[in-house]
Amino acid sequence: MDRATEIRKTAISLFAEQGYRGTSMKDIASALNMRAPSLYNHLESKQELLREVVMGTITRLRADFDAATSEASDPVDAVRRATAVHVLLHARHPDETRIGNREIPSIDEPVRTEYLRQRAEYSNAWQSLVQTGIDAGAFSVPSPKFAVFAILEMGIGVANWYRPDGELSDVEIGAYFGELALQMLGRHDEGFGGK
Amino acid sequence: MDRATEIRKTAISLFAEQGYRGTSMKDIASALNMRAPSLYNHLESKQELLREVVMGTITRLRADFDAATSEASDPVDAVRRATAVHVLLHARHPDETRIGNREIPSIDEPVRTEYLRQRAEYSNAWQSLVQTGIDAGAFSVPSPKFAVFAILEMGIGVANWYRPDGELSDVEIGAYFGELALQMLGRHDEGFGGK
DNA sequence: CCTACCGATCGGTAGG
DNA sequence: CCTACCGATCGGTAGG
Repeated sequence: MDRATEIRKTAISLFAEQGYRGTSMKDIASALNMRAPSLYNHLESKQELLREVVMGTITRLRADFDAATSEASDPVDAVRRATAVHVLLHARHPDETRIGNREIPSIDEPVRTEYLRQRAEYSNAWQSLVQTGIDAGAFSVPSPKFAVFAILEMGIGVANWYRPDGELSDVEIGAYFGELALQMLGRHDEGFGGK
Repeated sequence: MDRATEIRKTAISLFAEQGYRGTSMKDIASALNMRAPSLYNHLESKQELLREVVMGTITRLRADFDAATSEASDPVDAVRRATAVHVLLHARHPDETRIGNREIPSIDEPVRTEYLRQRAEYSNAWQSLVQTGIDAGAFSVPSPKFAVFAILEMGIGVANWYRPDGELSDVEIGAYFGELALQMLGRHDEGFGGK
């Protein structure tokens, strides 16, 4: 692993643990037995490190969603797969996703606005997916908008409590939460979008 | 409203918007047309403001839980009520709850450890409540521990999207999420804890 | 409630 | 990759 990558890994770990503003360039350098000014041979600014983390994570989340839903055979399957990849990203990259959720005020403009726009697009894609399922008669839910918020937030929360040595693996939690999501959407019996 | 209260309200609003470390004492003072040193006539330190917010919020959350569950007639009713008060606190105090969830790294020791201990106790009380329901035959759930995490996190998330002018009121969302929680726990039909 | 001020720390640059 | 250093900002104190 080259130095630039080591620096980024260390920064992500420290930002997640101490917060972006609670982590100094000296902290990052010390963890690598370097001096702070030497870091600048590998990066432009501290803010660049944050930007790479948050934009990389939202890009990955949206790509995973698109891949998962395009493989699906029907809305029920699509929700199951989308929930699973949403949960998996948060279980496997808890530091990155926590930074993306907690450090919004630390992102400088214009990146912050762009980041929030991408998050809104992700949320909108979920709303559309569920609406498609409702139109197809696959779901029955009093408030689809709030049900989607609930599904997304419960998946985001996985980053706060998932432990690799816990009783369920990340894949099992993804599958389990997929079923919970379908319950919350009032999935009709067979799950083939027909009824 | 006296000055000390105004300062605390302003601080909560700014901490939620800009982060604790992204908010200077000068920012708080400027919002009140004061100079930063004058704030110290009404408080001991910036950290005191953070401590009051996070400890006050977790204390309130635990008290609401205790009140809600002690009024309940059976485990199903208890979960419904506990979910409602959990959601209500997050909908009505989004700034305070967001600070409590995002600013953990900014809380100085020994308060941070005490705060995390109280959060763990709240989570444990929820686990016990659900276990009581399982023992009484009221719920059927493959992984009660993860179902409780999911319920709590979906309620915490309400602070991130609830708007008072939205299509459902806070009380309606509390009731709705209470039903979602019972679905997630596999509530048996009549909900009287018997079967 | 103010002005004047302090020591500490910060992100980042110069120059080698 | 280092030392030396810069201007800016921070939380907080002194003294009135």
